[in-house]
Amino acid sequence: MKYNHRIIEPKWQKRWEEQQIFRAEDNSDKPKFYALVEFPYPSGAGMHVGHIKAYSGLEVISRRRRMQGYNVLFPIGFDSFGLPTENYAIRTGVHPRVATDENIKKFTAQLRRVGFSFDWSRTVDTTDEKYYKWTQWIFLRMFEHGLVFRDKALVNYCPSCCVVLSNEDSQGGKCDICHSDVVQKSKDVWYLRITKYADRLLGGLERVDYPPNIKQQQINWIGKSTGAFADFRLVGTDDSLRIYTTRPDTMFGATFMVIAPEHPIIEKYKDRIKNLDEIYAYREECAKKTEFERTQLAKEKTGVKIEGLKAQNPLSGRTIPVYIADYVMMGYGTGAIMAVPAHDERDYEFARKFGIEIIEVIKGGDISKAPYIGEGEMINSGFLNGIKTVKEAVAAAISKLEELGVGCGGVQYKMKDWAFNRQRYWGEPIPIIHCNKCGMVPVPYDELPLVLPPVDNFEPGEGGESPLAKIEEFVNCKCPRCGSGAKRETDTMPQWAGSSWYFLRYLDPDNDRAFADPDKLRYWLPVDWYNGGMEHVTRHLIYSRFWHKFLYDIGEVPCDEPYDKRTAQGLILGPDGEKMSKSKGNVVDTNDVVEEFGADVLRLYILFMGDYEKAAPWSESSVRGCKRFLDKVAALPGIAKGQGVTPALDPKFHKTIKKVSLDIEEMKFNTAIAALMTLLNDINEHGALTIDELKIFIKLLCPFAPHLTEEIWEELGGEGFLSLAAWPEYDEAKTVDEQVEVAVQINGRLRGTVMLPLDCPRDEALAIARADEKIAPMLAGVNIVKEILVPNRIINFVVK
RNA sequence: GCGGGUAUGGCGGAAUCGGAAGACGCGCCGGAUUUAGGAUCCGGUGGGCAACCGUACAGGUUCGACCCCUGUUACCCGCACCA
Repeated sequence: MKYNHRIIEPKWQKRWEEQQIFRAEDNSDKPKFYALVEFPYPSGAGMHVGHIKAYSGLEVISRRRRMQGYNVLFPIGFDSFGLPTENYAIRTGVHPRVATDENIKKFTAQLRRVGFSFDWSRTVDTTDEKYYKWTQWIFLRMFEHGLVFRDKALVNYCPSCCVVLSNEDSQGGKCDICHSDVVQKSKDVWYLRITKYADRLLGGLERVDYPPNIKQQQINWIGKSTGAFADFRLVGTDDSLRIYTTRPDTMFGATFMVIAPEHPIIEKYKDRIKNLDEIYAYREECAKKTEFERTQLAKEKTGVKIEGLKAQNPLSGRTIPVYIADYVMMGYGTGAIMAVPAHDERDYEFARKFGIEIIEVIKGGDISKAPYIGEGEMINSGFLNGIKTVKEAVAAAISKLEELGVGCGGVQYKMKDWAFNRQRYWGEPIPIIHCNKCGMVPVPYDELPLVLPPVDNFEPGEGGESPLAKIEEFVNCKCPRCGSGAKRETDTMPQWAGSSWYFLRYLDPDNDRAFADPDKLRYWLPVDWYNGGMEHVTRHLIYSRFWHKFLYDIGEVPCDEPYDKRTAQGLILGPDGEKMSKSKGNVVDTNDVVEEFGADVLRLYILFMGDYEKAAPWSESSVRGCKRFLDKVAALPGIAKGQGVTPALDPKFHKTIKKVSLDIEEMKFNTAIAALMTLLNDINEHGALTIDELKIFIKLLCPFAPHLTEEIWEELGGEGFLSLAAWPEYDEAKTVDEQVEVAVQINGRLRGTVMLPLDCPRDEALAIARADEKIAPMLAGVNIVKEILVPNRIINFVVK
């Protein structure tokens, strides 16, 4: 067969599209399978091979599922709101809407050229007002249920992008988009109360099939710790300072307290503080530091003693000094700690530097040299003395605190509420109206979508105001509640909003009465298999689980967890082994590969290059190897004749069907393809195969190389589309050989091999091995101490 | 620092349960074909002349270890003064 990918690939793409063969049915007797891939951000740079890898895994699985008789939903869409497009607009003056439409067109063309079996009738675009109407709708439902609040807060602010960032977007003190240093700034911030769902986001992980590393990352991100709150009375006042600790058992060893530089107690008692100037100076110094410097560079403990404030330890009754120091963060716990230098490294370091007393309360270490963190008998601790385990001592301390009414057991999370606004144009407008009389009033549901007004200038305002604030006709409005003059919120939602629920919209993308029809939600949910990148494991994945759980709580979706199973593909590195990036010039463009080698080769190589879940460098010569393989496949019809099976090849076919079937399920695509290559080599060695066998071969290859295999199928006179033909079955009995080659070892060293019938009885097998012409001389005159037989595998003689 | 992971030929990577290490592909070497190059086809390819030696390093368990145990090193990812 003549194999010209430039002709056959467009031919089959056109036929699939005309016949709509990858369209999912909303009601079907077949079992359903919902495969989800992370929809792309349509950037101006176009698609690189990494995108293709991200979709290829579930592409193969979806194609196999269809051949297995499933009703498969494999949708695609575009996550189009976001900064790169807006920055492009600022630079060039091209409206984000125009740029987005162009980029979507470009991405669509590229995806179609690769021949993905997406259901193109369900495409969504998060920037389409018919889509973001429902993003706003969900936001308002959250508002209604008290999950949205506004607060003045110190926020992560990127001075370059002029935008407020969530903790997730400013990891390491760098802006996730432009990588400049993030500074702290006081701003009005919209929050989503994700912390209310912290425990359920944690608990839900036990019921889903995610790889352990993904679960661990989410667990770390949520960061639950259990401990206790305790109130330390401020001497000479009726007030007390509340602390959080995971080690209430060590409270008798607390010899000082530390509060965060921003702690409000300073302002409250500034009249009592004698060294206020010193403290203000310290606080200012801290504010200048970025979060990054504060956490990474400031290894040396710094701080100032607050003269004039003393606190009383609620259990020991001891009066202790209070320090201000930046090793305590306002954002975690209560912003105040009790310091137990004998049993905490940071407190130990601080106490040493400031000459504060260190009291040992757990036996087992040498506190003159280092803090002791381990278990041991409690000492110097009043009613706790003699207790030998941390667990018991913690419980005893907490019940005492509760009895005295000065504390209680409690939990803390590292996860913070989700800062949900950006001072940017290219996002969903937050549908809230500020009225002087009524306060924050939601835009009525029947006025949704609240459409982004057209603007000419996309530059953020001074101090990071949204460009929307400059548009009077947008800002000025009537309060929906009292009718008086009011102002619209001008901030927009963050990029993560639209992607938090897109998998629901695929189920009913054109619905204008609901985000999706309940029957369709019931039919398709949950997502059976979700694949995406590791970089989205702590952000998008947690956010979307949170939204889904909320929708479940208000009865809008039928299940609590959106994704049954999650996997993550590894990166494709550049040919130089480095992460692909424009600046390094090592980006491989999909169009170039499709043009030169064809979509089938591209798809095949991407899955053959290595473990799907691991990173691997691109190699053009290896791409050629895949091309060679498909060329050889294209030649098979030339040697195929007759029907039925070829006895010499039949067991190999059964083995290959089994291996390919099982490997695909485990995403071991590389070994599945290797098995097909091996089978091809066997066929060519034999020199012939039957038409029936060739049909099996191309069915197995179809999910990987659908265009070529469809072409061969047509040439063979196959009925309908190969893409919808039945997946081959194998006979387990035929996957095992009747004769097996068994290795013979002497003292664990390979000395020869013997051919044995399958499951040969022990005595017979050993006798044959002993009599083997190579083995027999080596056993002559030695003493056989032990004979080991692993059936069908190995024989080992232990001799002396 | 804490948590997770990885380490196998010149390269990407294989190896159900502890049972013949290096499947498959690339590259390389030799040959055929070709005016030549490319492409294609055939053969070879962990190291060593050999006995043997080889899965990051040092030990251990075992008839037998890439696989299990102890220790070490290097690299990658995530979190990071989380009280």
